[in-house]
Amino acid sequence: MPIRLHDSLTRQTLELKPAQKDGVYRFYNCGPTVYAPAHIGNFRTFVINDVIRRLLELEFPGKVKHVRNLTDVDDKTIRRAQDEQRPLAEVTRQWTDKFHADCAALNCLPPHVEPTATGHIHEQVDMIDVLMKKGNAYRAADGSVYFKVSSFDGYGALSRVKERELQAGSAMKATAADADEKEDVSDFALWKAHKPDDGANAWDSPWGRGRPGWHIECSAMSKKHLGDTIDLHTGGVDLLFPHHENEIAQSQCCNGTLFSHHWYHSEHLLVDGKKMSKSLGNLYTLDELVAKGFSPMALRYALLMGHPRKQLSFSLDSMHAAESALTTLKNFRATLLPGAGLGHDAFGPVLQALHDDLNTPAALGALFTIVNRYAGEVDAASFDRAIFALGLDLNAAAAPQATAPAAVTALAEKRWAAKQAKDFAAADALRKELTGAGWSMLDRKDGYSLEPVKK
RNA sequence: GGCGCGGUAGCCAAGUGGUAAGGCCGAGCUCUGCAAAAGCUCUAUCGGCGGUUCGAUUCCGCCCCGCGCCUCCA
Repeated sequence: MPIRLHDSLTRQTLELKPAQKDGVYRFYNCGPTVYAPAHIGNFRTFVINDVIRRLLELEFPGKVKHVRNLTDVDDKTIRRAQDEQRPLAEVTRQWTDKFHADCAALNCLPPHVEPTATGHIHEQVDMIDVLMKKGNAYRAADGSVYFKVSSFDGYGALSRVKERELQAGSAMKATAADADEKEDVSDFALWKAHKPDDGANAWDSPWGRGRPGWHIECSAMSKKHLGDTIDLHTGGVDLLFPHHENEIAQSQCCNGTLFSHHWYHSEHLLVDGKKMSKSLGNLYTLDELVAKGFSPMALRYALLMGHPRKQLSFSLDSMHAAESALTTLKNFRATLLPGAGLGHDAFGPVLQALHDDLNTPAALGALFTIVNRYAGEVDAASFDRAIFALGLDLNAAAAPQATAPAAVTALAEKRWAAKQAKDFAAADALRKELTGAGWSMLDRKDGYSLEPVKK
């Protein structure tokens, strides 16, 4: 069953298939900047890309090459390192580790290659060198190298911002730090000359000490690990311009060939109706949600509740909804027998929805429709395949078990004894006391468990 | 100002030219000493006004409201 996905460049829904003869599907996904914990908006993009990865794995087994970079040198990482008076590599290592831990908790498959910008300085310099020689770049007075946007006819095709109006309302442009150095405000840095604020974070180049600009890293790493032309390039919508537009310009001018066959951008996660930002104070991290008692898997589910190409409203209600939905799925899974089944792929509609432009909410809808209809009668394999594609780990679904304080445990013991003695009045009174203390007592035939009262 | 997206039940959210998936919450019921779990049932006419059409939530126009991007933010 073909996977169809919207393409940002042509605005059409195109089938995903490897373009090259070796049959390998080349997939590049713009990764995080490692200077702080990624927030859940970042993870929306990474979870969505993980579903793409999973669909590709199912469709082209063993023939998928997924590359996702780590931006480990830029203004933010350097500033963080300088502020903390630590080596850049140490700071980025710390946040890389944290990113990996969060991704694992969200059940995201690791990319096959995870290149870093600092690990590819040479490749970036080489590309810039070619661009200089071809006349697509120039060295400014300050020692920085800029890409000459006017040298690339195709500029603006992706973002459809053909000619930037440089006259009216360009107050922002004038404030750009390097505005005076560039020949044109649209030009962007390929190599940034070293500045005192950068500290020790600089590399040698034919144009003097400095560091690579942001965009060139993806062009260079994509070229090195996937070749001049890739099948799919993805990221959040905010990367559409200028990041991806600039990547296209660099790569195509350098390599002389098409950069990517397919572009895909996922939309923003909204909190309180707005894009998450520090200034608005509406930013969540995975750790913060876990601290509130939610499971990472509930976040993954919540992030899949909306169509990837539409803004999604997130709230703690979403987390509650996701947690409950996961519990239902987990209980349902327990009722399935390996041998049972209707002799067909009952959960096929789930995959169908995902193959139809990654319609995750429709997929979840189909999942529950089938769960409700076929309770217990379907083949576990069909269910598991759908769950795999969505990347839900039902075993990890339960929130971490909280440990009840000794006083609560003692109350629970008393109540259990009262119940065994059929002193129901006492048992009910003790249950109330436990509830007052913030704990729910769940009875089973052979015992009980305690969990925090759900809010 | 330029480019783009969206307004569907209390909340989240699919979808289709022929009278609206699903999840959560809520209500009622069954079961169970109680609670939980499980099961059953119930809850919308799709921002507003026009137009096209036999028929529009779905197509077109206008209006209102909201959101995103516009040089380094997923």
